[in-house]
Amino acid sequence: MIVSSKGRYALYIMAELAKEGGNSLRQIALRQNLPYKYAESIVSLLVKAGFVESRRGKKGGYSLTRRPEEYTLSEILKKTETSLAATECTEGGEGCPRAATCPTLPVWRGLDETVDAYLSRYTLTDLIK
Amino acid sequence: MIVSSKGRYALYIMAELAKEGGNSLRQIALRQNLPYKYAESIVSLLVKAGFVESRRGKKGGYSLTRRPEEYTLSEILKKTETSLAATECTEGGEGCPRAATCPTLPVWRGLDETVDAYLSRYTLTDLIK
DNA sequence: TATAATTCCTACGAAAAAGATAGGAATTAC
DNA sequence: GTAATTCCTATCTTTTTCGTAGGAATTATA
Repeated sequence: MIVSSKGRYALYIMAELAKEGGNSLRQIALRQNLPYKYAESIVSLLVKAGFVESRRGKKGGYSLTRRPEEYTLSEILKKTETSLAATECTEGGEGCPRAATCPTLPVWRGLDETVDAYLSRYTLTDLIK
Repeated sequence: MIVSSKGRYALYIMAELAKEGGNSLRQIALRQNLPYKYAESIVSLLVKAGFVESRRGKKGGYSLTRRPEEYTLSEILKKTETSLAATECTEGGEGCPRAATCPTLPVWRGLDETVDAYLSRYTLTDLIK
């Protein structure tokens, strides 16, 4: 699974915010039929990433910090998914002992690039028209 | 994660078989440093898929049923991974209630196609040269 | 000033998937 | 008969996914 529910819900939330209207998370979760508390944890990632800004208190809510066409799906998913890497081999960190000679490693790197290129071709506006 | 250790190990095993030589799984697991019992469960998938044939008993082992250039990585991974689908949305089965109007569904279908096309460009011979 | 609606924060929990391990039966070369 | 192999079924551990729970802090407004 490349994209889990966390990333998919993030896109639903971002798309709702792109539409303007009642932007309290409660309303968004109701409209999109998302578990509210789960949605809260996801939107906090979006705030931390700087994709969204919040206004607290009554009449508070969330809003985008850029225009919808300025968000690619790739960057949203990168900040919300645990990992978009094709394999463990291309996640940063450990550094496989086979790396120097492994014949599959270049394949995985190429796959990562292919997925990223594909997801970079779509923006939020593609989700709201 | 698109490709888990199960699929990666399957490729290592297939690549070893493509090389000719001592083709008992014990030897392959040793050479590739794979957990032997786990490798057994993987090779059984390869046999069931018809990619590999087995000879039992002493001096037994496994061998490919086609030439290496006739296996794409895509088809090997499809038979060994639990799922190559980009999201739950494009795995067969349930049928999401949003499907008819969901703006992201076409994106996931396209992602599946992109990944499949990429993995179909490589064959076993790309792993052994 | 009280109230209601919101965001924010931390911790916990249940279910599924990933990544194996265990034990032994069946087959076959020598 | 023995050793090396494939084959079969069941079990187990760890990690990740997908949430839930409870409440504190903030703010508009009546």
